[in-house]
Amino acid sequence: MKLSRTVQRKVIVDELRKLKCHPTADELYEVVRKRLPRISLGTVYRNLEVLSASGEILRLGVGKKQMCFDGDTSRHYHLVCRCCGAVEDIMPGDMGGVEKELDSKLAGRILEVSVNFSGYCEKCASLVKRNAQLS
Amino acid sequence: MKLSRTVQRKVIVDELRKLKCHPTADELYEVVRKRLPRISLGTVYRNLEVLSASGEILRLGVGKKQMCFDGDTSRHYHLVCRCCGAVEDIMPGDMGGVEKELDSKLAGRILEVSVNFSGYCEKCASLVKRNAQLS
DNA sequence: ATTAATTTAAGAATCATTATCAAAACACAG
DNA sequence: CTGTGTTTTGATAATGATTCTTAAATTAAT
Repeated sequence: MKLSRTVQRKVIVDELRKLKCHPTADELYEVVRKRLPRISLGTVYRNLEVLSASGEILRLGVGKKQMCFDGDTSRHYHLVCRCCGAVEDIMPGDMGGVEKELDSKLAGRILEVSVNFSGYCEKCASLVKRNAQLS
Repeated sequence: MKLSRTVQRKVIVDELRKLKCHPTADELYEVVRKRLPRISLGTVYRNLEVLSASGEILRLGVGKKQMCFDGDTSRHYHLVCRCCGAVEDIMPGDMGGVEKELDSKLAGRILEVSVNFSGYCEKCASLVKRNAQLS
């Protein structure tokens, strides 16, 4: 699928870049509507989707629609795969001195149990690498 | 509101602790249903809510129902406030050598733009601290 | 300009989550 | 234990964010 350059798409990116906050789709919709009063909310959603897929903008959060839970409240982290959505545990031992530095830099404001990373799980990371070599 | 110890609540915690994955509410519902066939999905949701509020279990993700977006794709991080939901930028400069260490530990699998922390924003952190002193 | 592919607007549909409410389970004082 | 007030449950309805559908409009590539 080729990406066309439409007025709507351009305004959406443009307004999102201008904002210093991290708006939800409908918040951005309200902003964009000032320039394009006839744009629909669906168009905003559709474009945020393709734009984040292509890397032009960021989508924050775990990337899954559903919330998920963990019964293990001991100190550990999570890597949420951007590709397949898998949630992988990262144990403190895997992280060297990162924790101590985070603690000192953010002065205890980080909840020990809820640091979430987003990236690729091992399986998808190798898939991505393989695809990169092919193209 | 006092927390009663109900069979349902105990089984929910118990099964969640036994699972090594990070289930969604309905996935956990299916597991719990094997022990309590008459439990309702609403009960699972309600309990996951109060249990994560009391710290007995973890709720993964940004904690907001809505997805949010960022037009700035430069390398930076986000702190999502567990208390008010505010999303705060954390710039690489604020983090000392943390990034380099993360890069080496996770071998480039972390997407540079999407590391999300969860904790308290400055405002809520001071509120929490104040409340702690009062009690 | 012609034509094929993509995108749009509007609204309907989906589906995760939350709210409602009467009945059941629980806590606790006596 | 037993009554009484509180909390929780199950069933279901309601909500609300997101996705889907469709015909018409726009865009890209001849």
